[in-house]
Amino acid sequence: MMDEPAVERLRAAGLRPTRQRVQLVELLFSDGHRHMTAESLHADAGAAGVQVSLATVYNTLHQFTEAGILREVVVDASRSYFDTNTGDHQHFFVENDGTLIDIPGDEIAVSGIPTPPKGHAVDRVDVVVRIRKN
Amino acid sequence: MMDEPAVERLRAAGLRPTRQRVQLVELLFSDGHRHMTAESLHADAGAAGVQVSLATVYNTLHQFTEAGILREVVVDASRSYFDTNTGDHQHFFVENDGTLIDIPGDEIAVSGIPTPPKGHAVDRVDVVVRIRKN
DNA sequence: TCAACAGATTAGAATAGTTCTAATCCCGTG
DNA sequence: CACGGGATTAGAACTATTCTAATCTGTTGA
Repeated sequence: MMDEPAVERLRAAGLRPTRQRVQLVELLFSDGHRHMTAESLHADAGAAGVQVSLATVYNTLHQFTEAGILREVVVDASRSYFDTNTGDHQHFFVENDGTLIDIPGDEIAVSGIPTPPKGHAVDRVDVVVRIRKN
Repeated sequence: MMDEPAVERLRAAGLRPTRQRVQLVELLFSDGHRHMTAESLHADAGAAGVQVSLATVYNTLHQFTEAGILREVVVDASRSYFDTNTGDHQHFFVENDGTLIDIPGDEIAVSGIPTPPKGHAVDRVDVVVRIRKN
């Protein structure tokens, strides 16, 4: 009756706890927050002995994002990043090596956002501080 | 001796004023600021009777960005946007239709950006206010 | 328990946006 | 005005992502 946490989390998100999803949740949420791309997660999964296809990694990333247990971070036009931290925060993006670093939401603040055009509502405010190694 | 403005602008940017580049500059900078993708610019050029290949549009967008007369805006993981406004400003991004709207730089402000990790310098701070039609 | 079905997974094909290649073209110098 | 090197081009190639259609697996209900 008492499911393990990964299964719980999937059930709570309305997702059927399949082997692949359970293992990906364990990989993603067992040790602090992570940033990843589909490719990097697929590689990490393989390295951790989790057998899952790239297609499923893509499906899962989108389902998790949809379900609110992951957040997509748009910083690079050439690929999608995901973040296990779905709370209020922003990012440094190291342009040299494509790395993300969290900025806590209580440190950074955006003021003076104009009222959106009539009939539009603000969905989210993203701040990306682009930095580079020198 | 007195070149037309488009040619001037290209010379100033250190770019050889070829037919395609001159015509693209005229299209881009003759009537207020514009937001575009490579595909949309290629289509607009065609509609304006400017004969230019898609490859050249891509080359030109990158060269102009490099030269500082265009700015790239990263809002969508699936394609690149460019903006003729290179001054200090931010954007609304209408998620429904992939449209950009400028937010003047003197209206919006970001405070509390932490010091970047040692050996890194801030390149730019981008704010994207994601909105959706309701 | 287990049959059966809906949903999930998969390999590989397909697609979209972008970059590359190598041939041709054309701007600016002499 | 010839020439050389950068610019342009069509189309191939590439990369990240999505789609397809076949197979598999959780879950439900008898």
